[in-house]
Amino acid sequence: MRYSTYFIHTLFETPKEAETPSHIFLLRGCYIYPVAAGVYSLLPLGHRVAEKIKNIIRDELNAIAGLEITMPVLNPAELWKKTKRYFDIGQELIRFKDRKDREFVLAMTNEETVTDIAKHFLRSYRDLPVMLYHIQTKIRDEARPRGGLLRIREFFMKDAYSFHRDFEDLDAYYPRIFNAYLRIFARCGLNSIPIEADSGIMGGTGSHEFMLESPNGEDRFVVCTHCDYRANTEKAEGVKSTRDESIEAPPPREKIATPGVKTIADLVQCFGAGEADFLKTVAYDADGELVLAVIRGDYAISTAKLTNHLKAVHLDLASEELLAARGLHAGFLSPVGIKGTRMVMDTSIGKRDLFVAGANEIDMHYKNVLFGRDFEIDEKADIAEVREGDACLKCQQGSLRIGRGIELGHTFKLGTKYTAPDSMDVTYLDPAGEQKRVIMGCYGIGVERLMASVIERWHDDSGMIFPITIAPFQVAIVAIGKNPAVVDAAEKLYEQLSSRYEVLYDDRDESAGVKLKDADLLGFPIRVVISQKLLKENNVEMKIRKTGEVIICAQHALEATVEQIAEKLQPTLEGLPYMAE
RNA sequence: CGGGGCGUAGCGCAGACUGGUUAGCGCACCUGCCUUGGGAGCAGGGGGUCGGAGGUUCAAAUCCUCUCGCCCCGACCA
Repeated sequence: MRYSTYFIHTLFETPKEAETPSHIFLLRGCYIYPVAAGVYSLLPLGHRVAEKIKNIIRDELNAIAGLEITMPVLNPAELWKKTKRYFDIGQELIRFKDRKDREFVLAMTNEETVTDIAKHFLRSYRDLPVMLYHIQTKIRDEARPRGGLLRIREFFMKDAYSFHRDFEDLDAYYPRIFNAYLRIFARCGLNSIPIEADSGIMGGTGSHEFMLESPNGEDRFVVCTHCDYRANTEKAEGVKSTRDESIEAPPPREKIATPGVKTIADLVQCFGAGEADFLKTVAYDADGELVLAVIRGDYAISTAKLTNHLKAVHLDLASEELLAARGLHAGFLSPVGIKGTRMVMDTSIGKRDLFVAGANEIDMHYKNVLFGRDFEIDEKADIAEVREGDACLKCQQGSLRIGRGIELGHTFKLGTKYTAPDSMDVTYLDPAGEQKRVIMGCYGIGVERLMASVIERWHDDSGMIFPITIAPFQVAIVAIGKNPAVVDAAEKLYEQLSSRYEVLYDDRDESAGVKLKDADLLGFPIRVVISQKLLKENNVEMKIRKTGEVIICAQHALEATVEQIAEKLQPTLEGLPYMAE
């Protein structure tokens, strides 16, 4: 491809809306163009990268018997009502009516349509297992798009769905998709970290997120310093030390006036004690029901864990009205004396810990509150946010470090969420002629986010550094000067290399500086330079973008050298944290 | 949805506080000359409803009200 006839308009200055490296360079390099908040066009360079990523995904999924299909974005609302997602999902799901007043939604994933296909066609155990996937536009009205391509409202997602005879078969299949994911990210040049993810009802090893550790990521996960425990903070659990003070004769509960003292920080100041000496009670509105969550003062409540524990669809802080209806007051809440209200207690509270707690009366607290004596709660669960430095629950030896990362992909053992009788009701006949329920898994990867993540990982001050597997062009040729001999030689090299590689030949009448800077910005893995000086010795120069290494070689040896370098730049698939198949 | 910031040429900015010629600068773009190893030089040129609406005024990019858009932090995120 000749630069002069291609579509590249690089920017010297950074558009002010861009802050993260991938966003800055994608805009400056003319890979993308914004259309609206969180909506982008992919320009020729960006399009090429996206297509290459898609092809890697296809390659790996086809290798594990995945079958590519295409399902529509436009879905009848009826289908989404069957699975109840129509009601469970908030405003991210775009709903509208067609000209005949029929309700539609814009699919944000395709569980409904794919399960409908499964229900229609899969009848016998002989039809299972099967994995169907597609790479299709997804539309989500995100509350806050951010970071350029990192979180957008319309994007390509590869979503795959597998159907199985039973859980054993799903368990047997799962490592194949897990390992394919590791290979996909590795082939894109990324070292992904699989972490245990919040899997709602499934539990166990039912769900993994594949993270790229990055300061610009919006997810948090824990990593054990000692063992291989890695988990999303929404699920991660650390060891909690209950104090269990050995009090022979616990002092009696005592009421104390605490005017205006509402938060744990206020209490710490007022009582001159540590955060762990207080009982924190937070009131939630769980699908309309008032729930009190009780935790030790030095922990924060994880709304994700609490939501899962309660199996709630929507969880919000309780409104003043909801509290007032029970005669309760935020800031002075406690489980002491509460009856007829659902309460959940975190495992951080020990049987023998003395606490300061609210008195459920404005401006009043209790001292010396003891679980089992001053209040009772049957429902005990881990609802605490894990903390940096907490001991690892799995190995009991390491401590937990909290990392920030970008979620590249998600694998999920769905089970019967969509095939259940109260959902889409999908069954098959087993060899004995018995009707059995189909078991499902689903697996997703966001294409644009993956592209942006690669740049987050691979860039320097000058620009992007694409892995050779997904670079829009593997080789850039820069001719310096207009000397006919140089131009002639460059044309020849271009022709020669084009037969085996994707080459961008910078044939513009631009100064050397401009061309070299552009080649750096755009991130081509191998740069070939031809100039008068080099030509005199019958040489050409090659520079490896990733390492900065410069190689001068004889013109006739160019092709062989490029091949050598290209080979060296291939990512390795050895040593990934594969799951045993 | 809460908090903060910004809207003037394709991009980056000045002008606004203190209203007043024809709204300016750099980059990019077009023409010509010249130049070619790290974002050259000279000369000429095109491009603006100052985000939008309403108001104040003899006069509004500038002051007031409303509104729309974009970015960042947080909440939220099948």
